[in-house]
Amino acid sequence: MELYHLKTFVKVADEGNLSRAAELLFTSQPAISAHIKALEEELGINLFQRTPKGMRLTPSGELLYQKAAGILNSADELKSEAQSLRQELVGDLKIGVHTDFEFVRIAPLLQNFARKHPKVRVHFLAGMSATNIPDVRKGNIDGGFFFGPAKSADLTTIELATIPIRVVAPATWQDRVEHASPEALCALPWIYTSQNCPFYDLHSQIFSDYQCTPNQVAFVDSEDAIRELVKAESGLALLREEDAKQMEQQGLGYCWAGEVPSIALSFAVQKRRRSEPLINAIIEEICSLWGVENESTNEMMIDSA
DNA sequence: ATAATACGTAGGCCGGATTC
DNA sequence: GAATCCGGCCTACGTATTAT
Repeated sequence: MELYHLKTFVKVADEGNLSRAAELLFTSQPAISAHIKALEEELGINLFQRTPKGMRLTPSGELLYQKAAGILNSADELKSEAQSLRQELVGDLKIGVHTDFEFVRIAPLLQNFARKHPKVRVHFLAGMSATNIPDVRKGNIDGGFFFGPAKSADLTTIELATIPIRVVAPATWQDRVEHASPEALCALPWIYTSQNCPFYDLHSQIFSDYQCTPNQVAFVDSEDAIRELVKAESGLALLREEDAKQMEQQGLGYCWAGEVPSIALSFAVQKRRRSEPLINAIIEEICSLWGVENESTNEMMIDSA
C-alpha cells in the first residue's frame, strides 16, 4: 500500500467519479482505476460500489476513508516539519486563478517567487471564483484568487484590492444608455453571469432599490465571452472598470456613467494550512505584490452562518 | 457517461560486479 | 566496507478500446 493509493482513494471518494478524480490528480482514469483495484485487493474489501453514474463508498469504505484521510494529513505534517527544519522550500503549489492572469499579476508573482524559492513548482490553474473556493476547501488547490466575499469558516481570506466595476454597453447603444435611468437600463438586454458567480449579486445590488427585473438574455461566466457578447451587441454587462474603459477606447463599448458597487479581489487558503511554510511563502509574496499587510489575514476570516 | 481492460513504454529499483 | 556503475526486471503510466 502506497501513499498515492490512499490519495487516490480519498479523491475518488470526495468526487464520486474516477474521471474527475483522475483530472484533479493530473493522471489518467485507468491509472486511478488500477489504484483503487490494487487497494481493494490488498485490503480484501470492496471500498466502492460501482454504479453507472460513478463510484459510491461502501459502508466499509466510509470507515476506511477517515483512516486514509488521517494518514495523508500525517504525511503532509511530516513533510511540512521537514521543510521548516531545512528552511528551504520544496514542493508543488497549485493556485487557482479566476480571471485574466495579467490582472492578478501572475507573471511578476511567479518571477519574484521563483527567485526566492527556486525549488518550488507553482501551478497556476484557470478557474472561476465559484470553483476556486470549493477547490481550496477540498484541497484540490492550495490557494485561489476570487471576487467577492467567502462564506466559509474553514478558510483564511486576504483582501488584496477593491475593484471598480462599470456597466458597459455595445458602442452603438450610446444614445440608448448615455442618459438612461437605472429603470431604463433594466429594460435593456443584459448579459448575466451564472447565479454562483459573485458578479450575479452585483447585478442584484444595482437594481435592488428599483422595482424592476433586469431583462436577462444570456448567462456566461467567462470574461472573454462577456466582452464578445457586448461587442456583438447582445446586451449590457458588468465588467471591471479597466476592461470596460479599454473596450470604450477601442470603440467596442460604451461605459454607462452611473455608479456601480465595487467588488473585492481576494485570495483564499485553508485556515488549518495557513502556517504551512509553502502557503505562508506564497501569501507573503502576494501581499507584497499587492501592497497588503500580511498580518491582516486573520482579520479577514468570515464565519459561515 | 463512466469504469474496466489490453498493451506498449519509460523510468525506477534491485542486485551483482567493480573500484577505492 | 562503502560507493558507484550497469544491466535486467518491475511497475505505474498513457492511449486505445471495450463493457456496462
